Amino acid sequence: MTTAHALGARLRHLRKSRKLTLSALASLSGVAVSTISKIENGALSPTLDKVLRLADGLDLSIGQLIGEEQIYDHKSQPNSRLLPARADDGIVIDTQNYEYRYLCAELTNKRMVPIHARIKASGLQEFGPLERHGGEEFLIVLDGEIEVHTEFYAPIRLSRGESIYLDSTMGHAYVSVGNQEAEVCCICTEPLRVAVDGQRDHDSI
Amino acid sequence: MTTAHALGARLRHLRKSRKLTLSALASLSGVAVSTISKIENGALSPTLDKVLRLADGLDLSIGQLIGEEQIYDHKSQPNSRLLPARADDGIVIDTQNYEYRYLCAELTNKRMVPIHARIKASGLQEFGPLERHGGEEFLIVLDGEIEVHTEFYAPIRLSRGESIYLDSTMGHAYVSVGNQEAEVCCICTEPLRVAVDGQRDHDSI
DNA sequence: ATAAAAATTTTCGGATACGAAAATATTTCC
DNA sequence: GGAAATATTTTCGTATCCGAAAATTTTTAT
Repeated sequence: MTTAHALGARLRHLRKSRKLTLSALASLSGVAVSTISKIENGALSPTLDKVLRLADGLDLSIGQLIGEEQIYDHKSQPNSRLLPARADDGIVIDTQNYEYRYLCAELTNKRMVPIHARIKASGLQEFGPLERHGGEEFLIVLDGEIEVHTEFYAPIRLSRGESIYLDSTMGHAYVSVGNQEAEVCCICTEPLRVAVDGQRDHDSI
Repeated sequence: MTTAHALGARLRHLRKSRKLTLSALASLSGVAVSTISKIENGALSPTLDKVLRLADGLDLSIGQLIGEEQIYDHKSQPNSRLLPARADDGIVIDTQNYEYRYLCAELTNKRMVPIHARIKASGLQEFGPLERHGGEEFLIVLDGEIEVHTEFYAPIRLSRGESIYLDSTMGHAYVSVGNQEAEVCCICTEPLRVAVDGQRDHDSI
């Protein structure tokens, strides 16, 4: 089993963070006050029916209520329906290996995180240890030529127009070939971990 | 409520599609045969505890068992950990408006669908009705200049290196500007709707 | 077609979830 | 601080979930 069910504590937290009383949640969900109280105190293991009603009342999916599934802000739709990224839009982040530019950053709640990057490092020793993070990523070379180093595969060379898809939890590094800096566009699926009330969670990335 | 719980039917389908007998699932999940039988026949509304055990036995999240959440093949990890797309890899699909090339198509279970496209249409009337589908998409112009037409916004021009992020459920069309064909890379988050047993569903895209 | 085996449903007693109302605890307001 | 109001927990009777074993249905094998 995934979690050693702390459903009680979880439910109480979700209810309180919304400033709901037991009776308020009771009328929202159609579950009796006494029953909710017992569930929160772990005094009983509820039927699916009640859990679904509670999830519904809290406007969550059952996975979110149980804690198996991330809770995103809303119905996970982008905040606006569209946003173009112009030539030099976006915040530039400069690191040892890359010069990042997050594209369409003003658009929140995206399911993908597009990034424009210039690849500075040109050797693996210059790069340092491989990077790894959650999700998956797709990268396409816009200019120059790069070499993709990963934890489990031999290095792969990609030139302009070529692309690669990889599991980001595997260690990976992009370095440019030759002394010309390469330009790439990388799209990540990143678990954003935004809490219910809009504030970031403690253990967020 | 989302679904008018057909959990019974759903559970039976999931069990049968895995060629499990009641007792097989019983030993996988730790729920009694008789209980599973009753749940499948809608003769009782199970406790959360039992539902979680069944989900666990079937190797699904509760949302997936209940039917609130899409079921992907496995733990939604790409089938291989990495796949590069070379210059002319991939199946080409030719339509009125675009010439598609699905990138890294051999890699299944991806959370993103990267596509290379040449934009043929150069006017909205030539394009026809706007397209719409599930999810979101990010597009970057690799060559040429395009115009993005959407249901709710004024047309937007993008030239080489510029990009756009949009909600794919909104009607949209990409047309090239001038008579030069434009080249773009588009990444979609597409609900792939792959059924449990690996076969595509009827209503898949 | 018939018997044996396997799978599913039903039965039934014990365990437990559920809700209304009572009892207790906490907060609010003077 | 104390009374009233509000919120939570406990009590207790009823309804229902649950599992072992029995009864039934379906499948397999000859």
